[in-house]
Amino acid sequence: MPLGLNENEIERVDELVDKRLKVARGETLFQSGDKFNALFAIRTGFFKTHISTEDGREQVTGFQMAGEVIGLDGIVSEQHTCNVVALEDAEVCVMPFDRIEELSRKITSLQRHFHKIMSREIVRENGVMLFLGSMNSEERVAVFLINLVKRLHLRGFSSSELILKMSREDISSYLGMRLETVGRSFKKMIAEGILEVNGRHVRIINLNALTDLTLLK
Amino acid sequence: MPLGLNENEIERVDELVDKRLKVARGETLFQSGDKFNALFAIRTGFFKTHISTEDGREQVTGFQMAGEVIGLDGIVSEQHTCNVVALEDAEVCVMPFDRIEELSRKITSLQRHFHKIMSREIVRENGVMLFLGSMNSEERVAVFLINLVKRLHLRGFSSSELILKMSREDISSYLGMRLETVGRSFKKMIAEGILEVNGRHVRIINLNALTDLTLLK
DNA sequence: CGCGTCATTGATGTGCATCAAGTGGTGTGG
DNA sequence: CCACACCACTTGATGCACATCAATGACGCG
Repeated sequence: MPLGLNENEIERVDELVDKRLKVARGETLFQSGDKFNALFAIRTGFFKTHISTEDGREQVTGFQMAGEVIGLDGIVSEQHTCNVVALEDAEVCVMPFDRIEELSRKITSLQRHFHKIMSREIVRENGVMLFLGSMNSEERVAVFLINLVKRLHLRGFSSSELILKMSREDISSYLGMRLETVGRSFKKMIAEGILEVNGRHVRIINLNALTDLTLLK
Repeated sequence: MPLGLNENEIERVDELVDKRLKVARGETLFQSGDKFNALFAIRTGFFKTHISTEDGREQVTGFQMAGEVIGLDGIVSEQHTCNVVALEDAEVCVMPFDRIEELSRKITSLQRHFHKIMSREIVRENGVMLFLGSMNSEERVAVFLINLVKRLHLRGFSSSELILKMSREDISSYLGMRLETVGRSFKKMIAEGILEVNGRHVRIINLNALTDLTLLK
């Protein structure tokens, strides 16, 4: 957690963490209906969140990586409303919510930090609504890749190369399209010399062109 | 604000409100890029929030009514990222964010309440992602109407009749479709005896059938 | 190695966008 | 007070982007 805290405060933030939890690839961290007690900060690994309705519909709502926080959906009704699955072996910090609230009453900067995390999630979802509501398939794929590589770059990874931890199906659900269409969008971008794709290995050859794809011409 | 507070605490919550603000129909409460200082609780009236990109794309991200809170998007970067427009003459309570944080350090139940408001917004947006990503046009319209009438009913209005404060265009943007398609969905539901529609006046004849439309058959 | 999962590719169908014209209600000014 | 313009909405005709269906290919892993 990157904060503006002094030494003493950092120690106290450690109090937030009840324990660490390992989640193996494919395992569920929590699911819809589970009682909400804690938020989870990802130490390592990669997750997807998705919601499912009684009638069998599924929608992937996001992909989360190290440093991001999961579980915010559970606060409102003290019960989770989405499912979280590890897409690779992962480790999370369990932060009991009572403790978060207690400590953020004492440490102003922590309080502010936590509020920003929630707000960031709201803004992120606004962005998802934007592409789901008003972009064609190729634009969606471009937005998706750019966002992913940007976040990975912030974590010290390459800004032009990435390994997709999720399946085409997960991507397509997140982007509101069919997996075949995701594949064909890739194909088109490859033909245009924008990408190289090998299974889940993606290399961005021309980031500018990719960015241009997200823009209305 | 419906809280679990004692008398004394309720008085202190009044401290949250700096002032009231009237917003005339068509006016903008705040827009993307504006400095964030405060949240706004709607006392009366009806708003839409939307985001716009540099390239001219627009997406309506929500409709808000009395008792709901606007401005949560601004917390993360101390700057708003969406636009809020009154769809009818409205009045809001301006709650400086500093004061919210300060007071929620002192009043536990207020703190919890505020966190729930943010979490509720996250869950709401998850629901929007669901229908944007995985429902056809008729299902979207059905979800939209049911949600709207339910919220109005909670506020003492009819559970079967409503006046749409927003245009077909606003609806269509929110639902990720074209205004013509919204109209045609209405038409179909009218033909099936589910709705009566007269301009912006909508009467739900058969709520069960409308609900069924939102379900995968 | 062999099976199952995941991805690619092609052929066909369709839901919704797009384009275009028409309707009705409302406000304005001559 | 009517004529006109304007706006929000409706209705119809057409086309296309993407879904759907189906078959094959390529891993990755047990």
